[in-house]
Amino acid sequence: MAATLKDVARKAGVSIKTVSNVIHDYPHIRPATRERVERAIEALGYTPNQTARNLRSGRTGVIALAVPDLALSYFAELAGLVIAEAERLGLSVQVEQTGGTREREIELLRAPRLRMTDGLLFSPLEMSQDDAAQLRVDYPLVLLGERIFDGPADHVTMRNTEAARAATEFLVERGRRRIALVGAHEGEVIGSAGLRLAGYREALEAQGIGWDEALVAPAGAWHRIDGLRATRDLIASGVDFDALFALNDTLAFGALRALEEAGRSVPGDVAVVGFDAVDESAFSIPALTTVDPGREWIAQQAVRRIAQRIEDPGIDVQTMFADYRVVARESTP
Amino acid sequence: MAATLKDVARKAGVSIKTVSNVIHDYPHIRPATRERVERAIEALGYTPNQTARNLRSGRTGVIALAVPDLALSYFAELAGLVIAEAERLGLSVQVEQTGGTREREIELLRAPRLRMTDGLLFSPLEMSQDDAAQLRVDYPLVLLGERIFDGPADHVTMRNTEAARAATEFLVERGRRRIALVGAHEGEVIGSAGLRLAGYREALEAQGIGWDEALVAPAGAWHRIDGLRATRDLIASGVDFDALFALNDTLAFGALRALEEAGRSVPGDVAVVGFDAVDESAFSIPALTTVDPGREWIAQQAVRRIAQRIEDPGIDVQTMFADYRVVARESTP
DNA sequence: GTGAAAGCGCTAACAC
DNA sequence: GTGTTAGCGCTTTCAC
Repeated sequence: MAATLKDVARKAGVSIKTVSNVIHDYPHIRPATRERVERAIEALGYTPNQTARNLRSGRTGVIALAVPDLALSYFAELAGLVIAEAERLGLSVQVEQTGGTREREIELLRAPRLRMTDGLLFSPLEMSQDDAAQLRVDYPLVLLGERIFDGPADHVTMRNTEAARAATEFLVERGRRRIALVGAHEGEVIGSAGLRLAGYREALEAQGIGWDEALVAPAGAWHRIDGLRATRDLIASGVDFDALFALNDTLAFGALRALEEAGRSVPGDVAVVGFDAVDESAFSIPALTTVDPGREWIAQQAVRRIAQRIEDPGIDVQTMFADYRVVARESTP
Repeated sequence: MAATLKDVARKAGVSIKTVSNVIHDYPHIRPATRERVERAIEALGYTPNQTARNLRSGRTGVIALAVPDLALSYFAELAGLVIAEAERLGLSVQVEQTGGTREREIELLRAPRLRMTDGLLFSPLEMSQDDAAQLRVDYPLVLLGERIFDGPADHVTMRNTEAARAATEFLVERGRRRIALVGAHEGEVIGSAGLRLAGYREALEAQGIGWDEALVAPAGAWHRIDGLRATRDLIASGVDFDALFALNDTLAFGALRALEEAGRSVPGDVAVVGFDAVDESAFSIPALTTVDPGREWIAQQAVRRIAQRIEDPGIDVQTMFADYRVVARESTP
């Protein structure tokens, strides 16, 4: 089996404390002793047992990241950024998938598999404001996304409503008046869908454009297939529209597809705007105008915040908002 | 701080062994004792310290997965499948990104951050056959991908050359003769690029079609932007081609983009085939004909294999090949 | 400068 | 049925 401190001590003819001192670069060691110990470490191929250190220190150096599904580009890209930032801070990341169901999300918060981590970055998709109390956990927790506000935990999010308003105004400024929306969740008030829908309405009202229920296409999930179906339905309904705001990029890719099928040109007949600025949005045909939600900043702040809270659990709970930006590309005139 | 076994024992007025027995459902406990203990557990909100268990058992229940970058759809989708399968087996997954550089890949194999995991699923992108000796590590290791064969570790991979040959033949059968290839790595013999290029050549030779160096476009990395550039260069070179085989889907998306820019219709002027069958390939415009490499099977086998090896490190080293399948969609006639 | 020993929280062999 | 105790490998206080 693997060599232990004791093995090294025996081989070097010293006590384990001396070996430990060498490993931790304790300054006052006789050079000869140090060398003897180092030779023994080398000879035995000794590496410290991390688990034993964890038990001593009460830390593991691992944080958990819970996202709905890595097959969703937004979360895959977020996870990549989180892992990169965590590595900079000397942390590893255990990734969990909730599948985006409320039950699994709530279950995960108490799952034994988290007991080994120092904290959790949690991005729920289905839990709602009513479930906020579930976030009262006894470990460091940082919330991501826009399902729950004013909860008992740190929160890193973005200004969804303002950003959606900006995206809608971007279309209005380019002369569009009949702006369809794809991806609504009926009855949702907060959550990405609810907040972004509110921004869309605000923009239309501020511009004196009527709000037409027939232009709002619901889509339960936000996969490509959902954007495709919702847009097909919209076209089939016969409603007239000259622009389309998809509540995320993935929906927008499906929508582009449906418009192509129907022979509507983009941006000529229909201007399209997405939301998220996933990598792919720069390479769709046409390249997608979208809202960059500051994903990189979000990942960095979330990791830094949880590191701080691990260090000092007593710090005040905080909500942080990322800056957004409309990225103009070919899908709008 | 968190309650321990000892706290529970004191509260219930029993020894820690009795508490331990209750927790482990040891059958011979007096019902009254059991209930007293359970009440104490409840009252103190006791949960076992997982780190202490790890130290005792020598296991953590965590495996590491190392991929180049989660921003690459193929690896994000693979990671998602690995995590799902691991969960079924009661394992958690710590995800590491190597950035696809040889140095980081080799470094990772000895990184202290792995010392806390029970084993590693490793998908290198740059290490080569010459580095095979680096894979001789003292922990369970399962290799993924096609950079290194006959190494000292288990290996789950696919029949790249055969699959690329099938993809090329698929184009030939549909009447194409001037088949460009995008994504070659010069001088590479094994590795995804080398093996797939070999399949392309085999197919052309078997069909009695000449091999034209001018049709082979290199691309160092395999991002969309690389496919875009390589295809632009190909078009600019003036070489004539009626089909394009991209060595992965991401390159193919870039290629579709370049063809669109150049006014070449797909599949009319140019038929396009990709490789990987990432989710997005079903929703590009046009939908991409591609090779499904059996990613789901690969993820399952890899996780099961490492679980077996953790259980019994003595089992023989094994290489497993996934089945592939050409998925016909709109980018080919 | 170096060593002895306690203890992190748990499991399990062994006693009673 | 239940209790005692010896570790798992490490860090750290306190002697010497």
